[in-house]
Amino acid sequence: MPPPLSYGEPKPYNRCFLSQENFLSLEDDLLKQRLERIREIEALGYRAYGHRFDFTHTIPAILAAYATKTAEELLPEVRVRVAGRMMTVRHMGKAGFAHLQQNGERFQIYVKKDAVGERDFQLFKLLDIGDIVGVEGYLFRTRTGELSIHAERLDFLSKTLLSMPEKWHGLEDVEIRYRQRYLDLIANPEVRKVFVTRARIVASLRRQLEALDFIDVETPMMQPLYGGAAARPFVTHHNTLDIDLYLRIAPELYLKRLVVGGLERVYEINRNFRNEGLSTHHNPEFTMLEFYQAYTDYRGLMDLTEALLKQTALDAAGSTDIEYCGEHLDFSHLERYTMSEAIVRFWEGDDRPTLDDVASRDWLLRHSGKPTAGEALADIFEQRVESKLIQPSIIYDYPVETSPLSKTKADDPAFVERFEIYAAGMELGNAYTELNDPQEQRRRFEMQIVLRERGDDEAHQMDEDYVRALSYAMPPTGGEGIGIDRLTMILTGSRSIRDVILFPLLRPEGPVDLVRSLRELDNEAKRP
RNA sequence: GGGCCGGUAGCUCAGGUGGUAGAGCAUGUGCCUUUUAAGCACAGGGUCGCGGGUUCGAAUCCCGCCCGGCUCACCA
Repeated sequence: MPPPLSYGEPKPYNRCFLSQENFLSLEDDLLKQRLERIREIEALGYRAYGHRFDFTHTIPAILAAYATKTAEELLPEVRVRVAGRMMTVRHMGKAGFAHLQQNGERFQIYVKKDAVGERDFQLFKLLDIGDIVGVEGYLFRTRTGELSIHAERLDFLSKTLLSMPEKWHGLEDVEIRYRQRYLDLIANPEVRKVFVTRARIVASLRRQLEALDFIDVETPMMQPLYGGAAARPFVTHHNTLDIDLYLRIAPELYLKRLVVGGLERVYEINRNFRNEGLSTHHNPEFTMLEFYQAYTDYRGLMDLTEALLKQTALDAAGSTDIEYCGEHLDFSHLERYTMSEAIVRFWEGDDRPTLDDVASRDWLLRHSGKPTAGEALADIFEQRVESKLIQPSIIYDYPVETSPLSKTKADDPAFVERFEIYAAGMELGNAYTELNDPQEQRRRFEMQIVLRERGDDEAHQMDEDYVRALSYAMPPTGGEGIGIDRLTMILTGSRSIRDVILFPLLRPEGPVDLVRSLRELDNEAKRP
């Protein structure tokens, strides 16, 4: 094999002079065959890359309408025109069968030379698995009973140059599945279902929120200051303004400005970006639903959350009983525990604390390395409880230290009116009664700045305009964020967040040799 | 970033305890007018992830690196 070529370099060899067929790699060989096949298809009078095709049915529509019909019920003949990607083919001399796939479903066609004529039959013999074709004919049942199209005409619509994944096992290499999602979608019908369900989840949430008079808004993804969450941001740069901008880690502070402005119920479903590690539960860009409702508090949001999740489960999965990794999750209601109660209840081991223990500063500091009682409480919760919250649950009343944007409880300023939603051991969402006192908000930001100066680069920056906005009076408001990716994981039974994101972030894969091969074969074809 | 596992034909995988590789599908050529993982015959296709080392000889052993998965840390 010659070394790989970079683009501008002169070729150190010329394949024409080598005149060795087997010098070509398999892939080049295949490409060459397919490119030659395009010429043969064109010689028969078809276009290799067709234009419009007017179909009478999609494949799923035919199946929906006729899958249960008997041979007798298909008389008089039902004529159809359909298009699809050829996924299997069985040639038998002067006839053959193939399956076309469209929108995730397959339908068999029967192509008989006597029925389609010489030219279309020549075309049929030239088809490769993966080609996109159109077919016209009538419905019938084969000897083995499969509903099929008895073809009377074939059209050629688009040529595949590369071979499809293996027909029996499909595409299993997860790296190829994520990098070349188009192939994954062709080869693995269940993958398509996951993303259809994801779309249903988003549609369900939008429909429910719209019904409650929430307004769909879009706020900046590129922000001069980042806030609304504790996370490290991505940084980018605007050339004309010559300023650095941050990809948002949350839309929160903008959405609350809108509540100040009188958009009393707003929601946004969009991407957040956090410059952190990747895992089965974390992708650097992820989709959040955030919504804000004036004149409610976290108790009101708990009820709303319960209703939202229940209906979303019904719309997306058809049931509130969701099986996830061997567990039955019941989305018909949400268990509610304070953080302190959850620690007592889900503690594993002999030294189970009492509620008094969990309220004791000494006990808390003995069980965590964190400097304050509140941080210790949150730390202990995360370490010992979070992963055990399998059933959909609400954990409420968070320590003030970890919640710079939440309103404190009237009867206990050490805690804030905040809750998080958990299911399958994962955090699904976060909500609180919004802090709307600008003086208090200013103090909280200043506390964050102290943390930042101590080296915590996830601490909030001072957002002066946000304090200014609150100074115009924000109504009492409840706000909530729900992670769409994680919710989708649960409602589709996906173990990894990468399975619910069409193009999850991966390291770049390096050079793809296909372009070079195509160029060389093109040059070769043009040579006299 | 740490630990563990993996990378062999286009795809799905076997093999290997050192002697330059196999199967099925896919591909090519024949035969076959109701098959369906169609069948039969023949054929082509591999830098065994990359680089280095040990060795007469490395796909196999050693080291480094790249890519991926799981997991821990961090986070939502």
